[in-house]
Amino acid sequence: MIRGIKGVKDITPDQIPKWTITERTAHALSHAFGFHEIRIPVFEKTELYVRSLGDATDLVEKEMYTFSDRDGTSLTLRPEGTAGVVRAFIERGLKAQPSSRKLYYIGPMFRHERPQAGRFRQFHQFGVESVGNAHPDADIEVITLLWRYFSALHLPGLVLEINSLGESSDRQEYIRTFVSFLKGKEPRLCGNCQRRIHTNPLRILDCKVPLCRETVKGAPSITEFLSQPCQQHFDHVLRGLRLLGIPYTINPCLVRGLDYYALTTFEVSCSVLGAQNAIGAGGRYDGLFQTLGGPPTPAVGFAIGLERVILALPESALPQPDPWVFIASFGEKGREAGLSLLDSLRAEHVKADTDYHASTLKTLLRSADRLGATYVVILGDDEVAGNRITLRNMVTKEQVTYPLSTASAAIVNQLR
RNA sequence: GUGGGUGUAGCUCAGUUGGUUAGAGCGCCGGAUUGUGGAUCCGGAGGUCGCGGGUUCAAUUCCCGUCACUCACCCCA
Repeated sequence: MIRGIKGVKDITPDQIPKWTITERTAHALSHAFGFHEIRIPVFEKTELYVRSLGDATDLVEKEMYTFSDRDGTSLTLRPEGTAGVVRAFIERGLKAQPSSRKLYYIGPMFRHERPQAGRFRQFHQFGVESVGNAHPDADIEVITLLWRYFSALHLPGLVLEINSLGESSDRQEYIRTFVSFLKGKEPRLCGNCQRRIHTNPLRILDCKVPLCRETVKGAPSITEFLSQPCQQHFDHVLRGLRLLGIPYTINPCLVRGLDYYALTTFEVSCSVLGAQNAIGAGGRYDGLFQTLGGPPTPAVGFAIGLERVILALPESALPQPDPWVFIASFGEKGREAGLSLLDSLRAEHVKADTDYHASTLKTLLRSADRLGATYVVILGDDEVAGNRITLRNMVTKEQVTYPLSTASAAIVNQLR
């Protein structure tokens, strides 16, 4: 037997209701907030991700699905969505279209990691990118959409953490101070962090190794290094969140794993998820456009892991399935009449189905019950002879009869 | 990449101190006389006991290896 790939899951029909509601809610709320869908390729030139994510990040160093095209070009399955959206934005001149500055996407991402609860090699993200607006109101809008999305799905145990990384000049000064603070303390850091001092010092801040947490305790906070405009930007965002009643916690150690972030960063975690509890995260990335050869363009966005949303999704978030009709037709004449009734209901886009295997009323009804039919049309030779059908409500067991000739219209009416 | 746990029916799991035809519940299929589902009762199908090797008269059981799944670390959504 050929098996599927490790960490790559099938989404079977029984799970589809959960996916449908999470995706529908993403589309509906994005539209409500004035965002427009964009569909970008699932693979790009490797260089795009290396340049935008940073070559010292774990994602680029060891988690990308990279392969050679026939001409030798290195290609990579997208590990996240922002880089591709920014590339498309620059390449397609979307700046010229006012309706294309607030974008969202839903689709699969690929990372070569060891799978565990809430982590897969192919997973799905819903993300938004608000491009071209440096005003903190844009940050507020994006965070609000993130929070309202989770609220709409009734996800339990959520915490929003927020931080400001400052502009790159602030950050560089902070990093210098932080690194000199760490000088001499190297033995009191984990091996990973000793390496990070040179590659990515900020990540030491949110290292979970107890030794590192202890060592970093007395370190200066990045908040003290924010320039006046950065501080105002951050304060404006926080004020907006309070105004909208969105609860947050400031976490000065919150550092994103990707290089392109600056200023506002945020992360929502969910307590019911287990070890991989980050369910959505994002921030501002004003420098990325230039990194990718575009004009200076401010932008802010987030990405949500849909598998994690679905893990946390309560049953109560699932909508009632649409009512539908099972056609229980039997006998030679009955089957014939059933066939055409089935077809006319379907032509009206009413869900109608039957079981060709069952041939007696008893087995037909049992089949209808197991399939969860709301109504059953009983249509045997007797009904055909009397030019009528019986419509049975499977919950109340009430039965009413309609003339066969107008049955389709009557049923359509009943279901709507 | 590192560590732990688990591999027996479609699913959830028993089990054998090594011994004949390996079990249960759920699910599935069928039946309980005439054209009315869910409950109950009865019956049925379905298993190379993950794979390979070793020890043994005999291995699903003990040993070794391997693969898969899973949880956790790292990191991330």
